[in-house]
Amino acid sequence: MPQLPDTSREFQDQLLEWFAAHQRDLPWRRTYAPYAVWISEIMLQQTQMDRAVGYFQRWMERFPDIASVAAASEDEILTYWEGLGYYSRARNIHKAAQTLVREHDGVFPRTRKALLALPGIGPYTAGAILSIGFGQDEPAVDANVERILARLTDIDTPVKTKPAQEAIHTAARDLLPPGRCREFNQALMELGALVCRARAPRCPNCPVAPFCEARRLGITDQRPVPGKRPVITPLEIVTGVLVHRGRLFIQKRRSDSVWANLWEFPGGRVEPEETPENAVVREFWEETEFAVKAADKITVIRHGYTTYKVTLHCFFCTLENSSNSLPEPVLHAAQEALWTPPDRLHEFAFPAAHRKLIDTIQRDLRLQTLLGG
DNA sequence: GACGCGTGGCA
DNA sequence: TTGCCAAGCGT
Repeated sequence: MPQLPDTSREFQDQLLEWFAAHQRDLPWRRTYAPYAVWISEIMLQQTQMDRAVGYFQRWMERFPDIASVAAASEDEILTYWEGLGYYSRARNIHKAAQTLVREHDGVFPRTRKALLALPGIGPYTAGAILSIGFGQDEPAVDANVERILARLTDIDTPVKTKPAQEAIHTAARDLLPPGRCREFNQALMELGALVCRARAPRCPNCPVAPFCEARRLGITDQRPVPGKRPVITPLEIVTGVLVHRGRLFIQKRRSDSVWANLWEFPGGRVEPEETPENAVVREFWEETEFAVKAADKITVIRHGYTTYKVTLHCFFCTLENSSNSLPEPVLHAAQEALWTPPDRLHEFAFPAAHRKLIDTIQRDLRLQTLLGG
């Protein structure tokens, strides 16, 4: 292992000088208020920076402080998260805000232990709030920092294994410049995003290249050593937009499933030997006890989530037995349901594929026909 | 420690 | 089109 601590002062100065010159102008780098740091850090988990910026700005306009989050409904919180994915992040922000109001006078605690007790705040986010928000001398090790340190010190075991993690966390703590950790931790992550990238690293532009062991050995592209990749499973799914008396039927997903507490159109898997049309009729009956017929195919949407790649067949549906009223479902797959006018669909948070479907049908003349007839 | 949890960009 | 990713956390 190279002796990083011996040269750490020079390393810190080079990195901090680079950060001062090259850091991006981001909305959460204005005041470093702990609340803004928190929201930005949660949004940035597993999310590309460019995507998070717009969400952050809309969020801050509607929820300027912890109290406004705590007072809002979870449904509204989720609409501000719609499209970002990993929705437990939003649900945990809501829960944590309520805990902060109830137990911490509505402000963030300043200790790692107290932060880790809040839902959605793990080791990385706690370190980020302490260092970036409060200016404390705490490490904040994310995938960028892991990658940089795996290259700098040539870690030859998969980064997620215990020995690699121990080496990384030791190095991260040893490198911290007292009093300058707010800038230093951000500088490491910024370096990972702009220079020491996972693919196509820009070593000639790197301010700390002289310290890099993987660079010296010419094996930068072999570090970090990746872990195993999960198998991606193809899925055939159907969903049905049931239209009756000018309204659309939507249901709220259960809280223990993927897309927990988001709204959706009913649907499910196409079984072997089953047509998509038959599947949507069967799924409607199983989930709502509505007898429907598949009226018209709207579109096919392809999208991925976690370890699945989905082909989603989308249909307009109508009730088999016409009724003058809006019938009540018997729910078997959802916690709640309602009939909404199409112009109020924006008030509910949908998974991305269903939001794409909504965008399609709102530009679809057949919907106007169904609503008019 | 492994897995579940979303989404869109990019080569 | 496909196969990686991108500032993790909870269980």
